[in-house]
Amino acid sequence: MVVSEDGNVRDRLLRAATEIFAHKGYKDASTREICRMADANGAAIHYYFGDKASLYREVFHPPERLTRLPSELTDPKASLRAGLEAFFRQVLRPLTESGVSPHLRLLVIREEVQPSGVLTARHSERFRPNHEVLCRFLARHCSVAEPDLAIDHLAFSLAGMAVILLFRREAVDTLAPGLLRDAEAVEDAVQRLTEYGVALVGSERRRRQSPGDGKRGTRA
Amino acid sequence: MVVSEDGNVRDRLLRAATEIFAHKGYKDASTREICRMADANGAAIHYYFGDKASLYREVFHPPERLTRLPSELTDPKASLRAGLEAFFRQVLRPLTESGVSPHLRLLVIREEVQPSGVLTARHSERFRPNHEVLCRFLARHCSVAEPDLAIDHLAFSLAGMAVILLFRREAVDTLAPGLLRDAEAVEDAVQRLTEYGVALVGSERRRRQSPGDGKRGTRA
DNA sequence: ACATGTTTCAAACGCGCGCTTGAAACATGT
DNA sequence: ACATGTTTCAAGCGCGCGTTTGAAACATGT
Repeated sequence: MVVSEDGNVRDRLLRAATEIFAHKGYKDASTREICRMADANGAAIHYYFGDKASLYREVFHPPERLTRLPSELTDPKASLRAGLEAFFRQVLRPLTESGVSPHLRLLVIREEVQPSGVLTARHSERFRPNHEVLCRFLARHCSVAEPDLAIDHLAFSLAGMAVILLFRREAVDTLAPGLLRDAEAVEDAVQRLTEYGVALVGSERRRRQSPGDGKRGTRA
Repeated sequence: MVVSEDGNVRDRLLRAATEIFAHKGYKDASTREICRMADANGAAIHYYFGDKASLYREVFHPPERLTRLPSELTDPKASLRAGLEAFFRQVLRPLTESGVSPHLRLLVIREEVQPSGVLTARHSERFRPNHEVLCRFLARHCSVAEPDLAIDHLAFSLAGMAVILLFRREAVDTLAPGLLRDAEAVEDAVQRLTEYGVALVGSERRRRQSPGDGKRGTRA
């Protein structure tokens, strides 16, 4: 697959890098492979960006809407179900769409769960609050004032259910071929995940209301 | 950390390789690093095992009890809660214990969700049925005769909740320090995961009993 | 046409990787 | 003491990686 033909070398490099970084991660991606896909000479990365890390940082300039969680999570009027459905649909979107922005979405998620270590603090700040947004959303729907360790864990559980489909695609396709076959199947998965998420939050809510539970696990 | 001092070179290499392969995966582990930890010469791997892949295959000889899911999952008399609790406790065990066998457990789980590609079919067969065991357990407790795509998805969701704690430890410790602080905290996590798992299965069970749901998603 | 600045290119550098080599060090049996 | 087989070692091989280089190709303004 070559993304050449249109655009200048710099843009082609950015597009190819986005796709390859997103699918392989920073370390496993090779500059030679990126140049091959962009139909560019190896020295072009040095000429336009300086080095591999700078290219990565340049790629990692997603428009704000790609780094922020869906508005349903911050809207106090949104229902639990609506928030979770929007969350899972956004996370799984790279599985169905193609083009640059889905790759960028994938890259953002990958950076969040598997930091490359080459981003600047300025960059990192963009997605660090996402965990907090999700936690506050969950706390609100658990009738909890301040997120604690259990809410953190709840957030990781929701994320874990989603990212195993994104980043363990090979294992998923081997053990359950068809689970992510087409857009329709992915939408089914989103619906199931939403249902599961509602059940998880309901469980946590119930766990807190049940008496005789030592209040262990405050944050930090 | 050096594991030398006791045991011959071969054993020290096996121990060091187990630990490093488990924590970094096959590709990211380097034979030089393994030899350094084992206090052995680089040529020792070739002398005792032949090459890196053969060393990995030699390491991947976990006793049967480490590759098989806990007996509660196959026992028809075991409750849903007991099965899930045993499952999560086994998966999270490498987070608290230290020594060779927890590393081996971690390696087995890693191989299952992120196949190295260097195992023989003989080796792979050992853990491939695990997904099926989990699915049959879940199907039983959903009152479903044969696992289908939704049961597959349920299994991945349970696995996802667990493995994000295992293999994204850095992100977890950054965003929620203390969640896996000590054995007590991990046991709390096991209890929460069990509760979440029960809720997930309950949700799937309910989803199936509700009417007017086109029977989409048969396996294969 | 010429000079100037920009972009592209083949070639190679240093590095760490998995792996190999041939000899030195060691152990063992007679 | 000697010969034989086993284990260890420093050195280096080829390879792919990220990166650098200096010049060729191209575009542009006068």
